[in-house]
Amino acid sequence: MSRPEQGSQTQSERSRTRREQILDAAFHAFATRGYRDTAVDDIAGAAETSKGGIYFHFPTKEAIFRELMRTTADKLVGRVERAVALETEPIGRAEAALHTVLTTFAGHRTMARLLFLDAIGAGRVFQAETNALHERFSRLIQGYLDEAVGAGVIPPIDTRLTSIAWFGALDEVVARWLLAENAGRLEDAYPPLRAVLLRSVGVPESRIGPAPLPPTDREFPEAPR
Amino acid sequence: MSRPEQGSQTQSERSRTRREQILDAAFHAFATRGYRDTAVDDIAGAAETSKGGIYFHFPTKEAIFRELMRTTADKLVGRVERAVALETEPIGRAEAALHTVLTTFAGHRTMARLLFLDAIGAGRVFQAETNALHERFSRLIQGYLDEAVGAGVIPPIDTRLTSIAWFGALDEVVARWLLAENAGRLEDAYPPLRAVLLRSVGVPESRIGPAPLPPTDREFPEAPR
DNA sequence: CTGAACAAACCGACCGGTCGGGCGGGTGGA
DNA sequence: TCCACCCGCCCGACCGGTCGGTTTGTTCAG
Repeated sequence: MSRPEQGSQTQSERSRTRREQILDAAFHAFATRGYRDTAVDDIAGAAETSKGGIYFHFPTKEAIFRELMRTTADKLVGRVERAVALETEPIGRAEAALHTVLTTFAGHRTMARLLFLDAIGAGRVFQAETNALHERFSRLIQGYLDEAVGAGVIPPIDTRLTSIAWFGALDEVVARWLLAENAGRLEDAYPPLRAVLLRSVGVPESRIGPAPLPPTDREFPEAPR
Repeated sequence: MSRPEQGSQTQSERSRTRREQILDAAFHAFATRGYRDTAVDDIAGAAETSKGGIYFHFPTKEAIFRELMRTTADKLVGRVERAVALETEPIGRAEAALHTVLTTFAGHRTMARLLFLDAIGAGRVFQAETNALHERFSRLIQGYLDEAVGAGVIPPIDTRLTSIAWFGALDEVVARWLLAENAGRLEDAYPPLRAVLLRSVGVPESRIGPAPLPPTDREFPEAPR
């Protein structure tokens, strides 16, 4: 009898397992130390393999990073689109998208770090990759905004620039949360952020609802002066 | 007698000159290639001196970067505060601040790159420095928003989160402009961005004005699909 | 002649990627 | 059933290059 844990694996299974070990280790390493401050040897160590082993499965360090960015973004976009599909009315869709992103990140800080913060450390590699990511999300948002404009729920506006602004706002809120050591709960940022964004596109105050919360002040972490 | 260009300089004058040559060269290099992709030798070459010369004036590469970030941010904040001081009414102040940032960056792309984009390449160094920068601008904005709330021109809102969102939106718009190779004029982003931001804090539509522009569509560069 | 202001060679650490080799399990032939 | 061979998978030493920072020597103004 072979050991039940990983003994009963055909070679190709073992290979796939190993590949994902590497991906996991790289994901964590990139998310915590950034791309450039992560040596391939670090990943190898964390994945309990060796540099040679890594270079058997991946052609280059950059390839690992790219694959991670892609699949991670796919996961998030998938979540968002699934949540959005449950809503019918345009504004509700936007709300769902926003809420999904915030709650997902709240539960997966590392994912947030990789997607929204790994700017730090990657050189030109990151430039292109991140640009594509921002573009992708921006377009996603723009789609919902266009939909809302088309449905007449909000006035005609410059949806291109507005979607950029929305993404920027979201990105910054997440980034601040990531960088604040005494971070509160990211979900708490949803009500006020939702209000600000909806207002920004002319959603009537009645639709937004009453004072988002008793203005408790500082539902967001204080900054270190 | 002595060469007119730089011969008639006392030693300390020469030193200051050299120091600024280095700063200039570093500024340009950091802004174009990023922090980590800029070698000290590169700066030395551009400043027409040598590495030894640089390390006489600065203790470390990081120190150069820090000084540049600080002084550059100071310049921008100074401009903004001067422009804001000319306005009396809170909303006008916010408009002035926004407009100043956009026009300044429009004329000084390098400055924009250093402040808003040099994320790319700096490691932990940048982390702290950039965080401080974002915090600084965010606080600046929050001040104006609080002022507006106090004056009763806009409803009471979460000014902390709103200021973060505002800065994020601004940052993203500038970043996209910087990364777009076929970039249009950054100033063109002012009218729609102004409208979005003002609306987002509940400024009445009448104060914002009529359709920001004949919706010309794409006053912002199209993205490379 | 003395010390500020450099120049240039140098050092040591790091790091991405390569390469020759080893191991172990699947496979085919007897 | 058994054994020899092969190949996918992996290891780790090594290479070439880069780069921040240091050291040593030189120049020139005061």
